Amino acid sequence: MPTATPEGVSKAASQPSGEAGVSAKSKAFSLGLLDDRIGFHLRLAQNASFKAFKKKTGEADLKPGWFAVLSLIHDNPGITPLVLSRASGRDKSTITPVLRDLLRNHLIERRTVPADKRSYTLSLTGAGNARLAELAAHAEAHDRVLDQIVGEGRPELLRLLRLVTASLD
Amino acid sequence: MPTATPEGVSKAASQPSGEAGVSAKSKAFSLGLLDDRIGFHLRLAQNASFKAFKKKTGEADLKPGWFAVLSLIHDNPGITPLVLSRASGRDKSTITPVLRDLLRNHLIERRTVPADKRSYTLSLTGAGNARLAELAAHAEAHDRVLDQIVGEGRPELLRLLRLVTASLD
DNA sequence: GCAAGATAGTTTTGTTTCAAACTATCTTGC
DNA sequence: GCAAGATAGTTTGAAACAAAACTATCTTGC
Repeated sequence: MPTATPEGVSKAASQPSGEAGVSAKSKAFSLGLLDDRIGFHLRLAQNASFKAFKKKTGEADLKPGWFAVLSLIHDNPGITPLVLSRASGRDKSTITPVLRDLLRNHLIERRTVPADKRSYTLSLTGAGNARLAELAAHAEAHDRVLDQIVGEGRPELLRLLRLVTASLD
Repeated sequence: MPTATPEGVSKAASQPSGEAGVSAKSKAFSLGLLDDRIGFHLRLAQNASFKAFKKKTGEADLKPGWFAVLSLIHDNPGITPLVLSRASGRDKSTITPVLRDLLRNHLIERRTVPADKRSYTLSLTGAGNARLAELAAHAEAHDRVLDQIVGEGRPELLRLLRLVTASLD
């Protein structure tokens, strides 16, 4: 029998708790047990952050998924798709369609590697650099908003997030 | 002209930096500009956390997506689908198939509301409580792993994540 | 009370993602 | 060298999700 038996836990639903008191949104519910879970709040925060970023880039007709890839190619010219997938934290199979998109728009270039015919290296074109600058401006504006929200806590937040990522394989 | 011009930024790719020094994984790349972005690390951490949780529940043939919904219904008996979607941070349209699944498995019950024929209230069945207990055990084990990773930083991390979620609408 | 708009839930469509299967190439053991 | 296994990239299948369109009901203004 597991340690956690929801039946045995007091309802905790009497008053909507766990409110940070910042947003003006009144909530007609209690997060209950969930309110104490790092995993759950990680998802909520990531979700909120991504949605805000997507809204900003969407207005400028830019794909948010392009940003990380373009940025990583910029900072690692000659990177290969597999390394790129690991750097961006996504499965390698999801990189293929992104690269196809970027190639079709002439934002990146492929170069074959004589030493390994299975792979190829990537670099940004002039247009790719320009597009990255555009996206980077949005990303920076977005991160400034986040900075303002977390304030002094920024270094600690970054430290903890990096720690979680690095520790979970 | 945007403030951020990638061309004007020093490569920063000389040495793979931004390593938390915990994982044994050697990385052959630099995160570059991305390494300083809260949004990016939020995504990496959430992704790593969810993947670990999914692996645990997957072994026991449990759907990770069910957990938040069952938990919220448990702590808010009589909650409606729309409120449930807001509480779990997902679009209302994504709740429908989850509830259909849970209903088919007799884990939850619907009850019509005389005051509003469009809506209905939700509550857990006995089997639902049992299944929740099972999932909660996995979630707790997962959060204990996260606790061990973040250590003393746990309250601050939770505070900052809640702050981000609450502030971004 | 009735038309106009708002709201709850569902359906549909499109995007994003992971994971497994597959092909082609590379590496290793012997 | 050559077979056996590893690895890089792609394709395919399935799951999860958001957003818009839709239906049914409710609320509001007058």
